[in-house]
Amino acid sequence: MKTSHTNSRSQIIHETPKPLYEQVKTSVLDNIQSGNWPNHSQIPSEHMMVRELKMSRMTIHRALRELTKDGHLERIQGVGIFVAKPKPKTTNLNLADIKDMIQKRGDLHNCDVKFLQSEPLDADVAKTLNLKEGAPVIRSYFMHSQNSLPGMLQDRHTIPDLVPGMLTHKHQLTAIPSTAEHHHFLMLEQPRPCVQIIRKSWSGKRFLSQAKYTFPANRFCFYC
Amino acid sequence: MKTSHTNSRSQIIHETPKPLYEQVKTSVLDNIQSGNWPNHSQIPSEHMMVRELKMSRMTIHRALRELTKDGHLERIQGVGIFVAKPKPKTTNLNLADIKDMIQKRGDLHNCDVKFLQSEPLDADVAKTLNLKEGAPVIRSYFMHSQNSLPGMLQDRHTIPDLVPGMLTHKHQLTAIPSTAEHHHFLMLEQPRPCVQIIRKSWSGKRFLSQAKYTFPANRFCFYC
DNA sequence: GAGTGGTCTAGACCACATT
DNA sequence: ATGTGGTCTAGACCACTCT
Repeated sequence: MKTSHTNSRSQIIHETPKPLYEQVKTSVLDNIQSGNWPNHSQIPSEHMMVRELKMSRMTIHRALRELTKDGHLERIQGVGIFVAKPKPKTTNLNLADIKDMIQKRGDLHNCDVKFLQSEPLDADVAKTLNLKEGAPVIRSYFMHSQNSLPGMLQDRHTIPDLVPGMLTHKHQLTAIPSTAEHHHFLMLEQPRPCVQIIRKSWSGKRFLSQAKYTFPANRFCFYC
Repeated sequence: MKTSHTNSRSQIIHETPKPLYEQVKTSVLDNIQSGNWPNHSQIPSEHMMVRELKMSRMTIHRALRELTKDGHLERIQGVGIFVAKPKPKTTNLNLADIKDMIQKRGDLHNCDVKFLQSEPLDADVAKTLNLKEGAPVIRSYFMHSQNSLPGMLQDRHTIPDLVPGMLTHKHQLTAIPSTAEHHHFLMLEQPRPCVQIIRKSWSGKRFLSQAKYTFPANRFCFYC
């Protein structure tokens, strides 16, 4: 590989400040936004785009990979690339260390185990995790307190399995109305809106656990 | 490039399911966590790692680029790569790119100006900002939509002043019950818990603006 | 077997910063 | 001038899915 790889596109790069992979990304987003590529539809394969756009596969691949990480596309090895779920909501925040928030609440931290038991997986969680309903899971229910005031409820479902390396997590943040359960465990005297963070953990493609963290808004506030 | 690129590492790949760039990532993270590479210190350059680890630069580059996006490293072109700043304080979320969230909602974004006027600063905002009540401020009220469905309400108070450089922001995230105003502007048919982000902006010690962003939880979800 | 995405290589040119 | 990161190429092999 001694010959130069420079070609006419090098000049295009210079004329347009945006890198090629960024141009590919916006092009793909345009196709999605305009409805040209409908939701859940399959989009041209990487090799196809390589031929069509006359770019290197690494360039195409990077563009599509980043769009996937941002939730716009879904890639299935051996099958193809699809426009991601109907974007019901979405806007990605970079909550890099939610882990710290959850663990490191060290100062005045107190933790009560409300219950900890093996139980069959309920239909709701089973569906969201694409697992069999009724499979045995470990359900743990913790109440975290600060100054003896309940501040966070943790409801976790864990698949009882050996844990290999390289965990990955997905977080989802929303607001919910408080439920009777919250009123009881968090000692709420009246309904309160709560911030809820759902954290799903995976080891490779194997689901490991889901945890719901619930914070009553009147007792908690997140500073960024 | 007719010769095969297969080398001994191909077998390593087979033996260890983890891709090379993932191995590099964990290796780098190990060095950071162990204190081997202290905060703000410069780490070996990409070319150095290429030589040391005998991998392609693209592989090294991908690992470091992803670590940068995740906030573990900081890269400066022409200078080098550095261990990123120490972790934020407990209970602080790192909403690094709330700005992006607010601006970048480019996909299907639409913005209606509900009103935009100068008005005297009300007591509530004045107190939280330590400003004089009744001072003239510009009040703007925007409704941001996706697919013609209202998804975010923005209520901003801006001090009418020249804007020098070096903006700083503070964000605060909580959950609130919806108000009659929300029902009207966001076209909510029933009370919904909402995620609310309050963003305060300063120029040095001079307050510039406060904006409240309100998202009905049933239409919005934050993925992290 | 054909097609797909996942990864990797060994180069290359560029913009940028420091010396 | 040297070294750095940012991008890009033109191939390659692999694991996977589908027919």
